[in-house]
Amino acid sequence: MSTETHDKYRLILQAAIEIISEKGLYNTSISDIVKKAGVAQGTFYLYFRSKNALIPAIAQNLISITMEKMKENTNKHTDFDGFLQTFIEAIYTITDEYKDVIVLCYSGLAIDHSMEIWESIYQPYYEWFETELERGIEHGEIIEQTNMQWTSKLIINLVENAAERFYIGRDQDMTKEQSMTEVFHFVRRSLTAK
Amino acid sequence: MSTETHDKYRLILQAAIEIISEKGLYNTSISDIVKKAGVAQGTFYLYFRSKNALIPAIAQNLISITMEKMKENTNKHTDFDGFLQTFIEAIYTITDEYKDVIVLCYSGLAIDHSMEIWESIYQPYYEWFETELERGIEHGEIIEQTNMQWTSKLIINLVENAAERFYIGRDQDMTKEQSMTEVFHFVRRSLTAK
Amino acid sequence: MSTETHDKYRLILQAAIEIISEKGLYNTSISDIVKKAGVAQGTFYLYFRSKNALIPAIAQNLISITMEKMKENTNKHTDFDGFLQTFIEAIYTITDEYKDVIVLCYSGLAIDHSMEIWESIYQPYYEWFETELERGIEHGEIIEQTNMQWTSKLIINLVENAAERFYIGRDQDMTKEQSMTEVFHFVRRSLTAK
Amino acid sequence: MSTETHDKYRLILQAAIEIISEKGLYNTSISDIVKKAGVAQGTFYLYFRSKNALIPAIAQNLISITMEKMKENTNKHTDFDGFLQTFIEAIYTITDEYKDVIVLCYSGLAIDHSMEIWESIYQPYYEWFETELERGIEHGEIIEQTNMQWTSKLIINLVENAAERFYIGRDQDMTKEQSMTEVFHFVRRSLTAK
DNA sequence: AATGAATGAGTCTTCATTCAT
DNA sequence: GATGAATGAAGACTCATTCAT
Repeated sequence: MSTETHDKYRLILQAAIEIISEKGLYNTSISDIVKKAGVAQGTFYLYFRSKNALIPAIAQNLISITMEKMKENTNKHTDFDGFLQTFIEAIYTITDEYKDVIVLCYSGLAIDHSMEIWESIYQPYYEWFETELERGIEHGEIIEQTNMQWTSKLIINLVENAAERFYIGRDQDMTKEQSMTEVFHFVRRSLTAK
Repeated sequence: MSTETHDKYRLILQAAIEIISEKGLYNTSISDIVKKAGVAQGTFYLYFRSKNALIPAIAQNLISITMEKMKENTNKHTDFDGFLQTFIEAIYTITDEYKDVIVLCYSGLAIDHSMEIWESIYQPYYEWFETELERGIEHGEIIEQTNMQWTSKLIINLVENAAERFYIGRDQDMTKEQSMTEVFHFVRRSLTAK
Repeated sequence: MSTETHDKYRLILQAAIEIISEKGLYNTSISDIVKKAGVAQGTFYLYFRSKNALIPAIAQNLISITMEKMKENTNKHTDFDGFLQTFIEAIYTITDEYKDVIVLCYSGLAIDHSMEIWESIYQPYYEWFETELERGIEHGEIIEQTNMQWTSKLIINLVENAAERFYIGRDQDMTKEQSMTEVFHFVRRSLTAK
Repeated sequence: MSTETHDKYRLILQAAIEIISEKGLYNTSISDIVKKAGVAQGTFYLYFRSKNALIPAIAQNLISITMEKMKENTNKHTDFDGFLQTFIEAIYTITDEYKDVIVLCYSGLAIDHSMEIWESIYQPYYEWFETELERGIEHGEIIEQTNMQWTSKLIINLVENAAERFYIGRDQDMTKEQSMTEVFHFVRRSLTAK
């Protein structure tokens, strides 16, 4: 049955995320994963071509979760400042919760020299942010940008970096709030200055 | 004599950088490295505790090269705008040249969950940039910042990200010059806006 | 099917006993064993956790064989003297046949500091001898002993030692028969004297 | 200087005994030994042909110590009973103190299939015991034996076994005193019965 | 005699993947 | 679709030994 089938896929993916997050990609064996998922060794290969094929699936999963949370949190704001603040807050929260998965995606994709996959998975995310930027421009809250998509990417990366530096790089000589405020002002100044 | 000794270390490190850059950390065997370095298998372990111990050494090496090039290129400028432009240009150039090494550092450190090592290696780099920022403030070219070091980190990461997206993420729907110009203005606006 | 499965275990164990007996534990590689057993390298690890895990299995096997032969040979005797003579004869025969396995068990267990495993494997053997001793006492052939089990252990070890000295230590300035006779009388005197 | 020279030999031997006793022969590297001895790697090979060449030296050393202690303790006795009691006591004490060295000798010699070396090292020990036995016979304390040397070996092995079972095999369901008493009576009965 | 850097052969063990049931 | 026993290639690492100084 298709539900049955999909169950095994999710079971394996979920187990993989949990174990790999904890132990890292190369310290995790297929055997670990199937044991946790409660399926047989061979079953893994019915759903994933290889061990490496897990990574894009995990990355995809992460972005899906991120976008879901993002839309949920930011849709109550009408002004750009409020949106930006909530956006930053959400990124910090997600980074905290999923730091291990984020790290595994970085390393997993880097290993294969397949960083460009990362970009393609991010695409809808960038587009969503671009729409929000455009709304800010229409409302006259921020200035016209030369290249909307590029600016979107820049800002998303900027905020993610700050959050990662805070949670993953353990660069915590500021509080979370101070760190977020700095990012907020940095971006805001850039978006509003003539 | 002491040169002899140091030679083996350099020989191995250089071979490691070249091969790992090309094939990735986990597709490279110690055997590959020592063969290229022209030393015996066991000699590797006289200089590195393990295969993973290579990564911090490689990262360190990368930062050293980066800072050297950076100082060399930027010291002819007296105004901040000129400095920033040269700085961005240098980052793009270095990223292009060392993209494989950069990727291997990311993935290598991520594998071990030792991203904080990255931060500690970056420390002198951050400090150098901070000094440049301060000079810009003294000259009245940019506005006072709440947290100098934090801003330094933010900007360095911002520029590196843009360059990495351009060269590693293959996000090349702009030219290199357009990309650099965007970054320049984004940063400049943020640093000069009241 | 279940025979199939058990076959691999037996195949590996048998090959291991033969090769290790001949070449010693540390001159034998897993590769040697699996080649002789006709299974794949990895298959070894499905049945034994490590190379060292072979030793207790081999020791167990040796004791099983020993007890089997022992019971077979001694059960025709009703008087203790006859039993003791046959017992000694059997030990000499087994020691001769399995001297290499005996040596490998000693050294193998000693390496791990796990000599106590040896004792636990011997337990049923000691108990069996104790029963025979008790029968001798009931029949009035030998005198009451303070500690039956302890005496059993002492005698078994005594006889084994003599046999090992004869076959392994190559201390052959007596014939096998003389050696056995000496042991017989030594033990008998001790068991019958008031 | 010859003292100098001999110093290094003793330094290495002593270090070897200590480390190998603790970690076992195959978990100890030459590197461990020379580090503890405070000499250079190459120096080891000036005094020992190979790693395995250590074992006979260690065994020899153990027997020397044993005989020394033995003579020291037993020479105050004139009757055989007193001698035997002291002998047993001494064996138990030495076994306790040197159990690790004993184990390493067993395993070390067994590995090479060179158990006969053990016998040759024991030779003077056997002879010394034989002399004591003869004295007992002259004094009419024990009966004439068919084969003096063989009986000596048997008894030494018997007592050592009991002690080893007590200290190494951890077969301690009797106290040390009970164990020793049993051995004493067992041997005494056998030596005095007609 | 003493050193210790260099060697490189040797081996255990892991693990992704296959395939007969 | 599901299983899991079997495979065997691959590789990190150890360590006894050598030798130029």
